[in-house]
Amino acid sequence: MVDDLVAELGHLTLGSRLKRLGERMQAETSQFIRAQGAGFPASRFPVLAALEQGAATVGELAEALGVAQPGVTRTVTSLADLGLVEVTTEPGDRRRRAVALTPAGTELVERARRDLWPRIDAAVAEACAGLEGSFLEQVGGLERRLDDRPLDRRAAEARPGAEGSAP
Amino acid sequence: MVDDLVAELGHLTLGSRLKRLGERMQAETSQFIRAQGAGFPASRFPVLAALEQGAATVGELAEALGVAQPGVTRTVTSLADLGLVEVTTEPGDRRRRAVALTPAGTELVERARRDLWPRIDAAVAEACAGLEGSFLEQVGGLERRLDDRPLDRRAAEARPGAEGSAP
DNA sequence: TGCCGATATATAACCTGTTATCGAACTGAG
DNA sequence: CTCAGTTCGATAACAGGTTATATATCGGCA
Repeated sequence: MVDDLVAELGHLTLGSRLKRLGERMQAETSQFIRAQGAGFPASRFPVLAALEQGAATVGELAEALGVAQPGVTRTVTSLADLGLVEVTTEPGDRRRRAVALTPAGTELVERARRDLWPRIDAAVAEACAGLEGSFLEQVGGLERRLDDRPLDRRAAEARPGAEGSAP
Repeated sequence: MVDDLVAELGHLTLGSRLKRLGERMQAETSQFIRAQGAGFPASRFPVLAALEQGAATVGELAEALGVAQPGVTRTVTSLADLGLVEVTTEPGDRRRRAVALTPAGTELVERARRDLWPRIDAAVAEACAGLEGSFLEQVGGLERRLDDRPLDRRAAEARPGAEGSAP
């Protein structure tokens, strides 16, 4: 039996490979933020980040984040259960639901922006830095780097500001 | 509201972005092979390709394909239901289950290798060809190219042999 | 005014990956 | 020989994405 058949199949299985790689990065990031005390996975953050710029409807969030609407509905429901966002029916158009950060949500986003995101950004940037070759080769390179040191370890050890005092 | 917040967040959301991109590529590939008459999604092919080199156990397949064992179990069950593989308990070690292509499975793999895979490989290779810049930029570039012409269209129009008479 | 198509969201079901756990079968130490 | 530990695979439950569909509301037009 071959070592890594999927890699060997090249472009044919790139989709599956990217999906796995993305899942792995999400999991490692969630691992890190859980270790930092947050009680929810990393996938919630994009919605929170979007809302920091002001309230938005479900559809607007889906558009801004580039995901399908049911995904946003699910995330928003979960964040509302945690008390981080508040959902209100818009008075003008009662089909629309406006989503806004609660004070607790705002506080959490501010803290994340200050303490968490820079480290995660730096960790991912570090893992991607200086990858070379074709796209396929860069994907392989990224996989190997994560094998070597996963994102949660990189984030824990990161000195943010070195690279990414990003969003 | 911003256009594409996830892209703007940079490395912070790369995991989610890769996952989405991979899912999209799988879906477009499945779209193409369904149009070509196959009755199952693209995600089954790696297992079939692996089995072309001979029978293997569930664990060996998981190892060779780099996926978790329950995923292989599920795919194998589905392929067995379709009559493409046959699963037998190994006489020596009755924990192990040997998976092998049936004649129908062999025939299908041979046809796919001849008619389908080269076109898919060529389509993906074409979409990835000449991407430039950092990994993040290449991901963005690939997303834009698929927006422009999805894989199923590329595969349908592909002249295999041009680039990829691959595995 | 009343109805009809369009739009916003919710819900359901599916896909394909994951981890955790369990039962069955093997293996080696005593 | 027996029993404890290990390994194999199946199963269950979860994650986060999707599509398809249902429901409610809006807006325009006869």
